[in-house]
Amino acid sequence: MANINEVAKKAGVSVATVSRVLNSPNVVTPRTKAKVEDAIKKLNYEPSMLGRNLRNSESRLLLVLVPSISNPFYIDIIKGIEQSALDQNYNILLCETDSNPEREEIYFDLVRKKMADGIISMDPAVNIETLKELSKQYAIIQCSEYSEESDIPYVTIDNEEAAYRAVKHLIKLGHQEIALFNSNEKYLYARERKEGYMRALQEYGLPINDEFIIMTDQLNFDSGIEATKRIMNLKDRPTAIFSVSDLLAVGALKEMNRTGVKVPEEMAIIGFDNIEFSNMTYPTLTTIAQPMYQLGTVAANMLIEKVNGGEVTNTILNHELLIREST
Amino acid sequence: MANINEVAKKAGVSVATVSRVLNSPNVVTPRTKAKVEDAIKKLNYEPSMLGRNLRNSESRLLLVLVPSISNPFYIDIIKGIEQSALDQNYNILLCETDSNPEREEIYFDLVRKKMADGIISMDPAVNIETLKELSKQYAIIQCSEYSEESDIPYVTIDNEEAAYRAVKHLIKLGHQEIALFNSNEKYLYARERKEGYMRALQEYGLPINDEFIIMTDQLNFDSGIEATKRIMNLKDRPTAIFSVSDLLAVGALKEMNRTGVKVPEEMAIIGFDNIEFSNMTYPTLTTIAQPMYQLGTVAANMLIEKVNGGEVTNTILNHELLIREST
DNA sequence: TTGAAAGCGCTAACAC
DNA sequence: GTGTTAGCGCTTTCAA
Repeated sequence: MANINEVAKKAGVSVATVSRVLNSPNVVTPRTKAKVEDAIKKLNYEPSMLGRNLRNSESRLLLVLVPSISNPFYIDIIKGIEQSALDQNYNILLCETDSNPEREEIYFDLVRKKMADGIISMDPAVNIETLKELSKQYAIIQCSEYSEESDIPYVTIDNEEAAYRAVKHLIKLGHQEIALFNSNEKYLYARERKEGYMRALQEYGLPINDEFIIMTDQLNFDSGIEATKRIMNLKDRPTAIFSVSDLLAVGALKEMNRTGVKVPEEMAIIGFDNIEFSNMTYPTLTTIAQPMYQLGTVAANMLIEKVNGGEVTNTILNHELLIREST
Repeated sequence: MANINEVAKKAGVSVATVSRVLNSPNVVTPRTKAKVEDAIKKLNYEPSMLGRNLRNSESRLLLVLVPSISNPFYIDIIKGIEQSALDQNYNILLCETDSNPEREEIYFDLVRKKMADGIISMDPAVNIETLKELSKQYAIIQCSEYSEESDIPYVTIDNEEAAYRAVKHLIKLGHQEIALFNSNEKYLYARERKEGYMRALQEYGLPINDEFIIMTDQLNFDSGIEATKRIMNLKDRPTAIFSVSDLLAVGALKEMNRTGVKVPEEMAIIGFDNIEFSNMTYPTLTTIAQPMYQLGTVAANMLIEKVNGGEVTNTILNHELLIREST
């Protein structure tokens, strides 16, 4: 528990020199350096980041805001963020908002109180007004979900195009009646994916049936089951489902298995996200793969750049259609 | 970006008074309090945790060490930790070691450098020697996995008993040939669960067949598939599988589905952990539910107690057998 | 190349 | 009830 003073005394130098050995070793003579390093070792000295951070007015902590860590979609993104952060001597504060505004405020307070140097927001339900306000003073990046008119830099994929390709894939397979399991359209990605869905149908002259468009409140397994029940109760059933989330699609798959509907023969299903689990289901799930790890590394790099006063440009990453057993 | 000095000046009081308004509002007169609060508002002042933390020699950050956030087993534990931490004004630094000793060292350095006040370790592969060394100086709690002779407090479940009950359940269903998908026995939980497995077999006079005991290196989906292939290639096949991890069991399920083996009629499967996904599979998975959220809250409370100099006792929480469709 | 000293923003002991 | 002041551990400017 020695501090820099004790090290300085033991080595017979000033604290400034100890600090130099730690931070710019090349400006001190090898001889002094050796003395200091010796003292450090003998005293088992570990520099305190509390002192350093106060002096440098930084925390070297990055806030990562996710709606829920239960959603595997975020896992690889987080891994990417963490790797980039570590590479640049930052650490991440992973914050789960649970779409709870109070929690969100607690986390926002961390940056106001200088406990975090910046924010990567991935929460579609984030209070965008507060975020905009904060972005005037602090470094903020939006990852995956973003608000167009916020002026806050973002990294994402082309959701409209991805949805378009997914639906086109179903149409080419011969499907004409295609359901859409969508999220609440207050979210940008939901609107964009719906547009892609409609563009594909229109391009092939297929009618848009409103009964086939199900809006779910949550992107989870149970919502997928429920949405499936609703379309299976229609007298005119679709033959394929495009779901904007793998979790929803897994629910659909489960309901098909339960009721004995054969996938993909009687019902084709396509998901979105390529969560790890989508390859473990029976049958495996066709899905849109987002470059999640890369979304994470890019977001982290952008944020760190911004924290250091740099300028940053919006980025659109590529996606990919993974054709597996469910279509 | 005002600091405490500016607030004091604006309010016409000393910095000490400002600090008091912030930390023990009841010791200042309502009049001064009002003046200070007014100044705070006008200046948009936010107290800096950097200054406060240095002064208090604390970071109010708790390090949470997990092998991988991909394993859903840890998700609810983390949620529990986070809730308890927030309730007591702490935040968590979620650290994924990926069983990489270098990463682990980076994270350990965080506590050595005072960036974290303590550690909750859930990594079975943690370097226990380093952990023991650190525990002399810093607050550490082991959660779920622990080392018996480390003297580091832990919270966990009775793994032997849980495994015993799982296997007994299979035996009562009439199974006599039961495979064990286990983890590497260098881990305590693996040894304990194997003991429970053997105790159940012995109690019912069933022979122990070494061919039925598969050791997997990783607790993941692919290992589950591989283990299943191995037992299905035996000329004398078991009729049931007890897997020490749901992820492994999900792999087994998938392989059964692929090869057309009916679950549970031709092969019963039981998992361990009750990860969210175990209820989404086809068929749903019988499993041992650990009280994960509670493991998290208890671990966090123990750690905070220890950080504050308190004494803490080891805790064993209850588990539960969840019988679903796979048995 | 090195040292002295100021100061990052805060809390708390002490004095009044 | 409030103010003065020292100091938490560090970095960096300035001077030597």
